[in-house]
Amino acid sequence: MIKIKSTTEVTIKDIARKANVSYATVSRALNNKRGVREATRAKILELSAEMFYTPNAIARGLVKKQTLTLGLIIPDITNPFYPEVARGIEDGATEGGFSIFLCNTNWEREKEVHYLRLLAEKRVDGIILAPIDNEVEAVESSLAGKIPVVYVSNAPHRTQHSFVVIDNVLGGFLATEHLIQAGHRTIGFVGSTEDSLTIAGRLKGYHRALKKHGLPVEKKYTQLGEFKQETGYRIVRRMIAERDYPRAIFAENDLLALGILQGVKASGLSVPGDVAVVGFDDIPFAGFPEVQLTTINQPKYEMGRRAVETLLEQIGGSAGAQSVQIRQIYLKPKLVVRKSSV
Amino acid sequence: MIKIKSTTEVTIKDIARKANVSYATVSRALNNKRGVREATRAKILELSAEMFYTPNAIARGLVKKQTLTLGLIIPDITNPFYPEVARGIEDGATEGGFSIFLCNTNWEREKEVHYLRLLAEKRVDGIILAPIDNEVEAVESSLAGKIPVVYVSNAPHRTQHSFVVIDNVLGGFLATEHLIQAGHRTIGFVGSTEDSLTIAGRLKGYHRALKKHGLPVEKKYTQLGEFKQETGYRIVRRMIAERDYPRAIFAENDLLALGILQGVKASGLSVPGDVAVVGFDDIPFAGFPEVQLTTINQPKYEMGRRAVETLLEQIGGSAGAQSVQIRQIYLKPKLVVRKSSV
DNA sequence: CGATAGAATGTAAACGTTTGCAAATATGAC
DNA sequence: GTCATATTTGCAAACGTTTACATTCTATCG
Repeated sequence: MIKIKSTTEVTIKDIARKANVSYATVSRALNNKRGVREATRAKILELSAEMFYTPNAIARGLVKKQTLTLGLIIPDITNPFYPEVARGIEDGATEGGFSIFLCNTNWEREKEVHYLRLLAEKRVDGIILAPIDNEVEAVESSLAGKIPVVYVSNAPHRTQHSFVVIDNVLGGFLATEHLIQAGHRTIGFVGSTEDSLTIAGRLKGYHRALKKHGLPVEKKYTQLGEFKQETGYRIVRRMIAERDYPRAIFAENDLLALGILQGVKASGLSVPGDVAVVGFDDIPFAGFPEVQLTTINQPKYEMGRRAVETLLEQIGGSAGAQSVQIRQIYLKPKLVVRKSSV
Repeated sequence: MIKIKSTTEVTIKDIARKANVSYATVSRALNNKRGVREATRAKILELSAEMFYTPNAIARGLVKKQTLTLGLIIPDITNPFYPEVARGIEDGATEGGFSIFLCNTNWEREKEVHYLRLLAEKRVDGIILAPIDNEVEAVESSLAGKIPVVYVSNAPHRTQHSFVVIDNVLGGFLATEHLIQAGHRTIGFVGSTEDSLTIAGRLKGYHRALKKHGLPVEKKYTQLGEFKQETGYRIVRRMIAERDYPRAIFAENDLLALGILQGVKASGLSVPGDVAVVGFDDIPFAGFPEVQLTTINQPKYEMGRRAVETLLEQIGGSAGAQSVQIRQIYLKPKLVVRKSSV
């Protein structure tokens, strides 16, 4: 009686049988290990093509304790900031032979924690994390040093892990100084919320520039709201309506800046004639002919790439004996001058 | 002499040892299988928490031949069309307990094929594919019916697989009829290239609307170029310069439409006064106050969700005995009227 | 021709689970 | 207390690889 396997996948053993060798030899041949006769190797390769053999990465992962897989946790791929970062990460990962799991936390803490656990179960070799805020004790404890992590875009204060972020202080400084050099003496700051991960640095840069050029910090010209376009619109309209507004505004991010542009125009004033505006991030639409927003560019793609590179280095390092090198990288922001400021 | 495992992960066996049961029992307890005494289960759960046990999904995948993982292959997450689709897919997958691998082909054929093989090796349970064009013999053969696939956004002609796409003919029809009803008699079409996956349907809808309302199809008003903004700009500027241009234009997609908007304005004419414009896709910036492009909305998020749902159904089905149900879904496009057309 | 080094191949254990089947134990009816 | 039955547990194989070690082959040298 002949035994028929129903819909089983073709394995290394099947090849071995046809080739009249042990399956260890097949494994060696397929992985280009030395110590297998050229004739044997050729035959095995031929057979494996012929039989449509597809290596089983799961089985391999089990014994090698390496999955060649990374996790990417971001708040929301739909937010125009992240696709480029993700792209840089994917490109870098692919070059290094890694695949990536995409996880959207939707800015929810539980999801962040959930995904960390999930990725740990899937035995990813490393994680790139764009955290939703500073509260990471749950996060950091949840991975408990078992698996390498690199923060990207934002990093919690005094973390022990590597990260790749933008130099927010410098960015804020550049934006503000640009407005000063354009001749403005009253410069406002419009931000999202106090616990935003980016506000502190950008505000600090703003203050620093004012101080350097001997301008006063006017409390009334620093206004916060939420992280959305509407906030910018609302704040600037109110200021203008109250007839006490700065002639230039540095916004914490491009979305707020866009709201400001609209608010100024809706109030019957012009940009940059009556109010100059500078944003932060340089998300894609900032450069559109209809928008032309002066802003601080974040090298998003590069940020992603550097993050994977750092992570892969970490992974490679943790395999060897030498201790892992922590890297905390601040990328340089660049001022991009468009029509909204000059 | 005591044997010390160095940095081995804690496994089901370790728990079994501490709990004084066989590891089969631990497995059953952790998976909430019936047939384990409540006291035993409680003890095991407690121990596993205490020891920071993390189930190994790789090992599980090997025996269950199920990874709870899907592959998502798209051209470029950086293209504003895809993030929403991807988000819909991720949300749906997560709800179903699946994770997704993100793969960007960068519009390159070899990468598409490469990723298909890779995903097969990783033993994903299914694949969602936004193909770069119609040439899919390589693709379809490469997976050879081994693993369920659902096309999203675009599907090759006469494929045997399931897909979720937009009804391009209807979309083209709606766009064109809208312009006709706004009173226009000369309506042009600006498209990308002939082998674009979407052009045929949209052009057909355009023709259909013209015919229905008794308008002639003027060859000279149908112009093609490439899939980028500049094309729209260039084409419309030339037409206007030659003093022979339609009073309304339906563009194959929003990027072209945006170029057209700019071209019209750069020529000293106004939108929609001199030339009305309708796009297709409704990518995020189309709705911005500065743009206000009338366009045909594709339900991108829903498209993603329907695609995963279809895929998961397929996966579930292929496990059971009943034959798999192929679904070929055309989503309804919606006209979104903004300032560029009325 | 025999010894020997090196290359090629084979053997078997290991990776961490799940699961069919057998064994043991508990439960209940009489 | 005995038996029958149901529940709980254990045993061992299986999933498809990689790899340390043992064995066999081949070629080279004296």
